[in-house]
Amino acid sequence: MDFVKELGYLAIASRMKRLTEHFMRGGSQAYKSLGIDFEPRWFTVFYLIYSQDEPLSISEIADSLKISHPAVIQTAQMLVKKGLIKSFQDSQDRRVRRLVMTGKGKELVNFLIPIWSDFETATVEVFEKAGVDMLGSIQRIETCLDEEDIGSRIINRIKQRQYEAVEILDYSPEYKEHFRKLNYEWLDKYFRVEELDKKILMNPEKEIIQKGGDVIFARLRGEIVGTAAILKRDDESYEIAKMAVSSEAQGVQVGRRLSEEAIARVKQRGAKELMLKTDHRLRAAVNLYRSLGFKLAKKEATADGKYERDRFGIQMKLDLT
Amino acid sequence: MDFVKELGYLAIASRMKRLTEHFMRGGSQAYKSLGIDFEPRWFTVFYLIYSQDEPLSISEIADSLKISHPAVIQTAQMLVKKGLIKSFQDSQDRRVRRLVMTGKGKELVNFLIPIWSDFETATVEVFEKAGVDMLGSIQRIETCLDEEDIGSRIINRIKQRQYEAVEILDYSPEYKEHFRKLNYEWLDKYFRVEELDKKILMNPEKEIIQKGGDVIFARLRGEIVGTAAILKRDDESYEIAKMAVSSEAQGVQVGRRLSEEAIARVKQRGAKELMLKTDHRLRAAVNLYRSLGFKLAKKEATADGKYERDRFGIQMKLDLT
DNA sequence: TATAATTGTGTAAGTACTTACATAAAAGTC
DNA sequence: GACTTTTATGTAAGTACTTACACAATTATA
Repeated sequence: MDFVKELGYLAIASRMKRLTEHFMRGGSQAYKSLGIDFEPRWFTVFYLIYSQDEPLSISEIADSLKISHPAVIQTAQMLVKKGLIKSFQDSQDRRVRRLVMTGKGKELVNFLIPIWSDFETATVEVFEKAGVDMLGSIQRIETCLDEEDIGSRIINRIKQRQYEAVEILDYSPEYKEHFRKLNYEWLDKYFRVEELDKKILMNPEKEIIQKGGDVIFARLRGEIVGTAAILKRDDESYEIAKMAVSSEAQGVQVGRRLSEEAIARVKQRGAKELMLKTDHRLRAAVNLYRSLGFKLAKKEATADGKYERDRFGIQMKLDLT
Repeated sequence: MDFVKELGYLAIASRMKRLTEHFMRGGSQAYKSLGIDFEPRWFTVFYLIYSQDEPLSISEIADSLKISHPAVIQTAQMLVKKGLIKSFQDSQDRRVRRLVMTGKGKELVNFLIPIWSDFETATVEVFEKAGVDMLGSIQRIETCLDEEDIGSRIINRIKQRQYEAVEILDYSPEYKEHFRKLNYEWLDKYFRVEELDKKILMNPEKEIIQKGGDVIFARLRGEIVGTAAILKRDDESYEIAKMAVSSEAQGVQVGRRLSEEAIARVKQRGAKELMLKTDHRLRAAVNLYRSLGFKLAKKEATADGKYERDRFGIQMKLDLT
């Protein structure tokens, strides 16, 4: 029974790791059977030092092999201990230490060259028998991953899925209490509920919708978890305000979904610009707005009065023209 | 500059390792971006425990994942520390400890299942874009390696090359001194040169060839490094004797090449059996003869007299019929 | 039914990496 | 020319494995 095999692509990395371990172990066995005190893991560092005409520094080796410099230092230490390489201080730059082959090292390379060729032939034989163009495959995979690494590919997929799980609802009196509660929760956490807040949050119909604005809600798996208001400033200018996402639904794209919906709605109404007020300390929010195209704007008074928290806040603006 | 890339198949294992590291790191990043305290390396153990109905023991997990049992113990320790699994002593067998999910663990699995699906989809996407059937490729490579692992493939190639580097030479008076010297060296090392040895080694023409036997030599890169005598016992029976390989050329298939040549020559002369005398302590030699088909034989007197060292020696026989 | 062999787990030590931090030298900048 | 920044190396600690060994419980065997 082989569970890693059963898991297919879910555990493909583990399976690839197992395979590379098999190759490393095989190399190690081969050296041992010949009575040679050498390990496959030293090969890249050792052979790079050998193949270069000029003595290489630690960091040059690390860069060429795309490994960390402590890894090079540690391998080099081992190779020095085995008498295969030695190091000397660079004459120009007293920080750098250059690595070169010793006589014993060169002798070993000459002895190993035909053996390395056997390593290569045996490896190629396996891939050929399996009908796998491993070199080409890895090359193409690396090219793909150069475009976008697997980490951000996964993260983007997760975000996409989260985004799609959010439903946008139009204003309806039955959600009125959610509008108030979500905003109170948020204000209590970061600022305080001011009189102007109370007035608006208690009467969204009168204070927002009847003034040409809008209120929207976000539903996630049946629960209302976020809300946002669109305030009309004039025919060409709107403001996003009273955006609140419940603490349990932070970081699952609810804010993004609400903001994009707000942008879409004001665009449809022929707005030329959309602005909002926030705070430097709300990093996640500012990053979200920036990623949507909002730019930091010079502070100006808003259409609907003044809040105490605005004194230290910032304003951002999205140009819709 | 990427030296590992430049090396092609010589460093394919390093390159595959780098790729799997990229995948592991990507997974780790994804968990971190979601604020989940979980590592891709725990996945196989964790998911195996989850997916099995019956609680699994340490060694069952190790077997299923084809990793060492301490690896399982260490991962399990971590998972216990994180509160995701717990262990209890088996009621039947007091040696075994069984691992099961905790409530927290099950909760995490439910949360992670859609995320793992994103992992899988992102991975498959990369392979598809690269046009690589990675699962099939690895499967076929593993099948190949099940037949013969990469270690023995490499070792066999090396031996084959060494074997082919050995040249067999017919007897010629100019090599007579090599016959003596190689055998003296060998006898001095393991036994002592007896009177009968001296007689034969000084006069191979008279003592071996004129009696219907043969003497052959092995040349490696221009140097005579080995020799063997074929003694005629009767028309159907021959003996390999006075086989010696210089200490510098041990383990490079010279003995095998000489033995195979001897077998071929006596076969051609219509021999029904070929025997030889050796010693249990000469492990490498005994293994070589065994691999060529020689079987341990009941001790009997030989055609050409007695040596002191025979008292504790063994005899082996190859049936040529 | 003793005794030997096998099995399951645990521990220690080693390896080959990593990240994080420290420090000295060099290079850039005002 | 005095600073800040960058670069090169080194060190420490952590991780995820491995092999080797120890030991107790179980199973096989004489």
